[in-house]
Amino acid sequence: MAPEFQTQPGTFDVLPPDSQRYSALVATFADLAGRAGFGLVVSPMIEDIKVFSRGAGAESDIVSKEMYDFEDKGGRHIALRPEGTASVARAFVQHRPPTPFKAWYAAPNFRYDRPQKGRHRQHHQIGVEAIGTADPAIDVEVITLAVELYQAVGLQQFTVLLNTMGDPTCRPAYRAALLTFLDERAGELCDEHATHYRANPLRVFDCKREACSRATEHAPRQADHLCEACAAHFSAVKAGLDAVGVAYVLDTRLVRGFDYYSRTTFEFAPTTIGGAQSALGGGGRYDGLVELLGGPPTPGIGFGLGIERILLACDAEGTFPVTRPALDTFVIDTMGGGEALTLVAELRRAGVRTDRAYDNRSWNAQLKAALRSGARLAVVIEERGMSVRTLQEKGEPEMVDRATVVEHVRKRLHA
RNA sequence: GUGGCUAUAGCUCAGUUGGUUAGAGCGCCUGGUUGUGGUCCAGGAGGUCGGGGGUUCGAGUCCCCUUAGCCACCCCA
Repeated sequence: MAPEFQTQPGTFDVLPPDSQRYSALVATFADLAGRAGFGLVVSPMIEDIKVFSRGAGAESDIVSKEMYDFEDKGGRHIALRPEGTASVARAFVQHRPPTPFKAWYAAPNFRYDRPQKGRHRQHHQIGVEAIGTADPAIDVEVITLAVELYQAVGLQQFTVLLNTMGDPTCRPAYRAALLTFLDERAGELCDEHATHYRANPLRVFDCKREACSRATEHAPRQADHLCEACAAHFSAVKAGLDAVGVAYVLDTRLVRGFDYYSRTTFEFAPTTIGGAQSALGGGGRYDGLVELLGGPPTPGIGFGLGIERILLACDAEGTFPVTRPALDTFVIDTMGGGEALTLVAELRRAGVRTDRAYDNRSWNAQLKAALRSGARLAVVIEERGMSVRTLQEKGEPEMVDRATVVEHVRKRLHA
């Protein structure tokens, strides 16, 4: 009974009509990003695994346990893309386009993780990367773009969380201060972090266990230990967001999962109650990544937004419903279907959205299909001739000539 | 990687302390309808009850294993 072949764990099919929301969401994002000067980048789903491991950091969960990787027939160590930024940064290094390089993408990402609500092994992200400028104005622009996308699909209940992670000038000193603080309180951390916090002390801020939250409540924060340049940058970003009217909440505990982040970091959190895996998207500045991947020192910033997460949030808010693209006409042919074959082609060439029934089915069956299709008009081919009639409400059939039926239909549709 | 719950028709689900030939609604197909409006009526197709093993005279039902799904932890989008 269960089919022999089914989707792999953590993967899924999206069928009509639900798939309409996917295409509509991407189209909306393409429009907004294009309006802001971002161009589409299409990059491979596979890369040398080091493209991802070098930037994200060996300590990150994604690299240490969630990568889909394999050796190809040429002996190359390949990984399926777990996140979008590294691929675009690699493309930047490879092609060296003029800066600022403003790119958007919509692509699948793969992470070998245990599936649950809002988390799949193949999920889809839309995102942007802006590489080649450290101007805080681009930080503002990028964050604003994400907010505009959410608003465009009708989301209201979300918060922009904002933080800064400093840069190589000020982070070492801060890191040392944090370690000193944690050393004194190691016993108060949760079991996992009590022994592992030294590897990446910032991760304790990410821990949601009560013990870690309490122990780090008064821990030193990066935002209070910024060098002059980072402080100025952060101030400019905040002022810019204020100026364009984007509301945000400072969250000094906000730490992002990849090592390559620096300075501005942000996350979009829904305020509707939902599953635990609900972050709508996140991103930040990664001023060292391009250099790590072999390019010149180049600043960059971007975000990734989870398509599935956005749609879940839309469900929670009752917005962005599935819409069926309405058909204009439905052709019913009870004379064998030969006439329908050519008429359908003519109507479609004339720009009329047209469907039909197949298999020479009964009048009733074809009429039912026509009604279900949502088409406005039916074109009926039967022994007594050809007629056009309304489908949405009752109306008298109007006899038409085969030669003029297309023109007739177009007039009716535009009336 | 860890834990909890679940698995019966395409979908949503019933199925009694283990007992005859497996049930409903929806959907689908045909007919009523050489016909005309989503209604209604009648009929039909569709199941090795996720898979394997065990207990039993007898298992959809009880036990074990396995696979998958959902939810949660960890972490992330």
